[in-house]
Amino acid sequence: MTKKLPDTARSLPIALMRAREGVMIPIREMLADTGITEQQWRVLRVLSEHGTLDSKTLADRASLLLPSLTRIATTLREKGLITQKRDESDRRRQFVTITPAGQKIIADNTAQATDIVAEFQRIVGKKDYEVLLDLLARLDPGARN
Amino acid sequence: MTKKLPDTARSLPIALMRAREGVMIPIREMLADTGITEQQWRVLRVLSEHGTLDSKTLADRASLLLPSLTRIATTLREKGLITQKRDESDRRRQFVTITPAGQKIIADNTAQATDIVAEFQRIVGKKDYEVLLDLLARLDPGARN
DNA sequence: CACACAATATTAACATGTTAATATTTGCTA
DNA sequence: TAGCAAATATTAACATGTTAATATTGTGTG
Repeated sequence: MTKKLPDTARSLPIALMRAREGVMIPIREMLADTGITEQQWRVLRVLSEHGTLDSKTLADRASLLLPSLTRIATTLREKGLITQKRDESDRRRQFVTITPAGQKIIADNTAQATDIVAEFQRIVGKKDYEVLLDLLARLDPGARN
Repeated sequence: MTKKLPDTARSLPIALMRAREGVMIPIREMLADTGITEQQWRVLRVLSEHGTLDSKTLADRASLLLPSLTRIATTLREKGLITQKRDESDRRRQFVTITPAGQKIIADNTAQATDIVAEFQRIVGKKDYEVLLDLLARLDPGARN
């Protein structure tokens, strides 16, 4: 009895990818004007939420692997949007801080980002939106109950 | 009245990404032994489902952009897993066909892939699994009702 | 038929994802 | 205390994502 794989149209990984694709379209549109990428935006957002963070925690909160963060941090530093500083009490670690210029990018786009979120809540329905977030959390090994 | 963005933990794009991440871990584990990537696997799966396809349709079904497919097709051709042929009636188009070696990779891994899918259905719950797929479809502009 | 325009595919350039290898610094322990 | 394992971060190598530019072929219209 050979079980078959679901049609790609009904495949969970593909459905997740396509949904994310759909969600990212308006967000990328918004970011195009700022000259920063989706990942750079995430790093700045996390920093504006939590203040100074060490690289590892920052990578975790922004859902980035450390090698990616290393490159992104270099770019953001060159753009003057973050600063980096070694932890003198544990010289393996590095602290990252957002600059005023970085804060400004977040501030200038928060309203539009909020609108985009609201629009997706409307599309899915406010209640189902929460259901969706809960179901998604069940698939996240880092959040699994 | 300044509305705030949701915490990254409650952000839809990030939740989608982390969920996908969680789902892909066992799949990548499976693919590691075959020596092909997640995207290459998707291309082979679509081809084994639909037979010969032109590049554009194939890219669409595998949720890949054409530039990515171009590179992936080159790799798969070099590995002997697909063949390519120009459409003689419309020389702009190209047909892609899976080879027996390609079919074998799908066949050899279908059972394990099916098990992985079943495990996620179990984690989410069979009923909620369907709910999840429907909610995700609402976010996919290519499937939006 | 000439020409503008659309469709298909590739190439280019840059950023990121992913895994493995390599420092560097700490911490623990024999 | 010497030495080995763990933690943090970077580098390397390859594959893919993303957008723009280019090449080629097909289609329609004046």
